[in-house]
Amino acid sequence: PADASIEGITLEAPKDAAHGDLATNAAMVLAKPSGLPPRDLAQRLAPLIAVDSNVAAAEIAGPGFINLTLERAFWPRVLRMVLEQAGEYGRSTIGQGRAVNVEYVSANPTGPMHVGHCRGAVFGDALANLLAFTGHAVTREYYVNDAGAQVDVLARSAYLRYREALGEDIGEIPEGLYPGDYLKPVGEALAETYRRDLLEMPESEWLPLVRGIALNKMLDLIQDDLAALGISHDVFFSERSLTEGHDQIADTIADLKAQGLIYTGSLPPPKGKVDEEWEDREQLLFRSTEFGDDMDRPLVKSDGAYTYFAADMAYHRDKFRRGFNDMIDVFGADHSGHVRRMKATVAALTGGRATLDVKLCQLVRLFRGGEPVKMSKRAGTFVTLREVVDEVGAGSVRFMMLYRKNDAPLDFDFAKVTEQSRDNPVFYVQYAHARASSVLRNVEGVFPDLRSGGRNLAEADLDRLNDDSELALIKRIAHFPRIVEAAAAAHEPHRIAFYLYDLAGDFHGLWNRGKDSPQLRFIYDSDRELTRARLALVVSTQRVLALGLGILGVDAMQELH
RNA sequence: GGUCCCGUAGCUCAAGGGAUAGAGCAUCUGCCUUCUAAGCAGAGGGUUGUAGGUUCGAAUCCUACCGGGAUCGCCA
Repeated sequence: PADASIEGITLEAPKDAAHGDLATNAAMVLAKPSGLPPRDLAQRLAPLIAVDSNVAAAEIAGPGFINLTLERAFWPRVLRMVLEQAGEYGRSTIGQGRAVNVEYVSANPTGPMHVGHCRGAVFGDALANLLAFTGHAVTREYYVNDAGAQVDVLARSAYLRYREALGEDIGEIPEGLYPGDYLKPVGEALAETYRRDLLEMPESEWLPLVRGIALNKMLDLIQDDLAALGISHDVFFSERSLTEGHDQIADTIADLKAQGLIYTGSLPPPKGKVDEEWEDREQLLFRSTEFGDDMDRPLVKSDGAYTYFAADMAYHRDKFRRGFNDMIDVFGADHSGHVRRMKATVAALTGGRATLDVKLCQLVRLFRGGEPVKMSKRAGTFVTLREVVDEVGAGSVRFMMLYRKNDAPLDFDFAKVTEQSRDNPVFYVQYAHARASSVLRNVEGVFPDLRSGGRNLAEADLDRLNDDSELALIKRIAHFPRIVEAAAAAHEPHRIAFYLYDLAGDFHGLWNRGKDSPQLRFIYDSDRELTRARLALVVSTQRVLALGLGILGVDAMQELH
């Protein structure tokens, strides 16, 4: 019927290759509106689809699927495209240049990054890469929590190190201050800049000075750690800047008040948990329950200062005012309670014109040869991000952090990620890329003129790639653009990692077939043209591996050692 | 007690509402011993936590339970 909706109709590659190259559910979806049984409708649709010159067969199967088999001649064109588009293959314009703000890491600037920050950092960065690759105008942002009590603690800790640097014996670091050695250089820098001047001042005077310097030093430290992972942000947004000069938090509250979403009241104590300290108190509240939150949220603390949440509201309002209609926050799982209220905030402050997706990264558990690595902040035995990167390399860390859905917990084993076997996906994928490079190196001894690769390979007689394993590999390569778009749309970079593992598997499989059947080897010394066609396949595979690894931020190696 | 996340093969995990739920490891059976080092081919293994519901069709969406984790005004 002319007015039937096409919503829900898909055309996609079936999981099972026996169901053809593409399949559509159109007949099943349209059965009801057309008043025909699905298979009958399929009978009428299939011949219409088969008219397309790329379609070799349109068959009806199962409950009413129409399975399409493409002409064999279609597949070589995929390789030609990969070779001609080079680094552009798989790039998409679905983002249409929309400005997307990805906020990730945002670790408190009170010390070096520890391993717990690692997953969110890598996830956010890869997601940003993925969105950039699909035509979004991405801004990578770090929210610097430089306004809370923890940065005053940082300043006091640094002040102690300053006194130490001036020769004083400070003894044990008192409970409640940061004990780490990383503050010693800050103390020394303070001593160099201020000599003994700070000793003469009351805390109210030295604290802002020390805080500013300590904060900058800590941010330097964090940026170094991130750089070791290949991460750099475009914007470091200061929480403190929200109230310096002009009070944006007050503006935000005023906005919401105008909508009747702010009131003064008291919250019920948590149920099921006895809290002796609880006292009933009137406070300024945001009516987040209007948006599905289970409790309204306080904006002002008992000492009169804004809550962290109030600042975060103003921060998201600021993002929207900077032109971001799409925002993504990457949080650790311990911030899950924050999600509802932030979504409520964005909905209220933007009148529903902006989207906020919050990606929660679950915990990473560290292992060494199957044994859990014990960590304790108090004992100072927690593992820093830098230690992990130094031990196994940035590429391995990144790949492993992405070889899992963000909302599932992840086990990271130091021994496993350096193992050279199929069981280690990082190695398996990188080895495929290195193997492709080795083919190109080796061809030089047989057909020196084929070494150059690239464009002239696109002119090879690609129809000669007609072994099933070769075709399977070409089809996998053909899927790449769709995988990229789906991963971007779902904000799920792990799909790229899994795809690369499958692609590497196909490539290794084809390679191994050359063991039993020498005529299937990439370099076939009695047939130059066949070798040329196969090099086109090898180079295409290598390109797609490199593109995918590029999105994940993992180096593609020419050889492994 | 409330809220959020998770529950899929012995283990670790995949799977845009699609067809017979897939990989790796482990197990079992063959093969390979340098031809392209970091092996190969094949097999077995499942009531997708339980019970309902929505749908032509559910691991996927909804409801209620069970189990594990996170979190619960003034920390960030």
